[in-house]
Amino acid sequence: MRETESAAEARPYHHGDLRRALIDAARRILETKGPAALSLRAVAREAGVSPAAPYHHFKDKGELLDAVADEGWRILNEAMKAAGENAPSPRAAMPSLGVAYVCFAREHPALYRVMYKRSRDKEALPEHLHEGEDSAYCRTRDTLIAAGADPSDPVGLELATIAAWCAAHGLAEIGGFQQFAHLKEALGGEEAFFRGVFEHMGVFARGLND
Amino acid sequence: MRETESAAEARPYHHGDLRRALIDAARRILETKGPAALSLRAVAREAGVSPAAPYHHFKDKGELLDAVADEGWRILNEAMKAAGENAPSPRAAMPSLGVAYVCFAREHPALYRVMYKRSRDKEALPEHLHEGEDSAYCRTRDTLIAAGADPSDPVGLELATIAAWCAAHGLAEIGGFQQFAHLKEALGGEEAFFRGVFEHMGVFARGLND
DNA sequence: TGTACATCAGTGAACGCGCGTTCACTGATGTAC
DNA sequence: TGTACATCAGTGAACGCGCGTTCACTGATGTAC
Repeated sequence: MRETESAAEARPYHHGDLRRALIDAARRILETKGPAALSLRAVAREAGVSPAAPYHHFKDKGELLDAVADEGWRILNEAMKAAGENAPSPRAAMPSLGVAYVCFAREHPALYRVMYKRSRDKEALPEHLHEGEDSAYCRTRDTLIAAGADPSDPVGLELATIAAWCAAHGLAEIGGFQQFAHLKEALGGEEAFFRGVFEHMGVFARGLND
Repeated sequence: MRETESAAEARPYHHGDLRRALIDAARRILETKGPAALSLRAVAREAGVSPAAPYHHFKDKGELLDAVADEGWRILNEAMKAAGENAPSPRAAMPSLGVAYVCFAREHPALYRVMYKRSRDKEALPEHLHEGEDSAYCRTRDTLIAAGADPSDPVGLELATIAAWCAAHGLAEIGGFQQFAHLKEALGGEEAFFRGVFEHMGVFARGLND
């Protein structure tokens, strides 16, 4: 077990980069045991360090969780950026962004839960997610414009961006329910299912069939 | 404090309906202190009963949480039913359903979190929510048809129903973020904001502006 | 280049806490005769 | 109608647990002279 973080050689008294190691340990715990197991003590244990050590790098447990969540948001941001750039056309970019979002959440369910829990507890999204040119929010909005949304209607644009975010978050949390397993099979995989849901978002809002 | 559940007169040794009282106590704790405070001991305390008493009515803490969550789903179901029946037209029913859903979640945020947490932990929605004529899921689907969705495309119909559910859940969890406060003000209230988001769901999916 | 010393980043034991659950118990209720 | 007794629904003390955090400490590092 201890070999995981530093291949067998005896760790020196000073760690080198314990802050980094703690965040990694936290993510490892999330992947293997889920959010309920993510205690400060467990993180210290996983990093092979005493329970008091983390306090030299984080004010308290909350600050560690924030660091973990923040890393999650950055990874998600990267994934969405790549999805947008690789999309074959501006119109295809929107669903691709959504699918990238949902796939991230489904691949890292525990991390995703921590990210959202921290945000909800603060009742605010991380600022770097919502502001700045390179933020996921702005990228979503710009993609909407590139796909044909009216850039002269700022409120409508913002509502549509939020709508997209809601759809992605909703699907991220709901998409794993057993009740939908048959649909994934029928459509040939999770990703196709996600894409299908996104493509039908318009149906219920307008009460129209395509 | 103790007066809350039975106005001052000394409670008899046998409670009468402790099961009911425990669920009510749990909901009171959720409303006032949030999900983090919802321990079995706290519920017993709030109901004015010893920590062991709940075990005569629930196998363990999980079973109590399930009962609380179940009550939440039933209330939500009623709210959506009422919203559907009161809608002025079939086309207006869909957004009304969505708004009713989101308003419920925003009025009972802690209860809503417990409901979803239990579902996610089981990776399944409650059956009575998804099956049966009077279930919220079926009502949503039927409302879609009434609003003009093609009833001869069962997969598309199901995808659209799921899309609606995702949108509602997403907005329920995201709608409270501070970042959107200015929009609520601009649109004249939370409900108008919710409606606006729902109405723009189609925009991002199709990459079109209305 | 060598040494005194301040600073930094760890240790490990301990704190108090609230939790879920179990246990032997007891008071109240209801039923059989 | 009265009584013995089984059953039910509570009590309250105790269990072991893991948690977040603090504390006095110590080993390692780096800097001033």
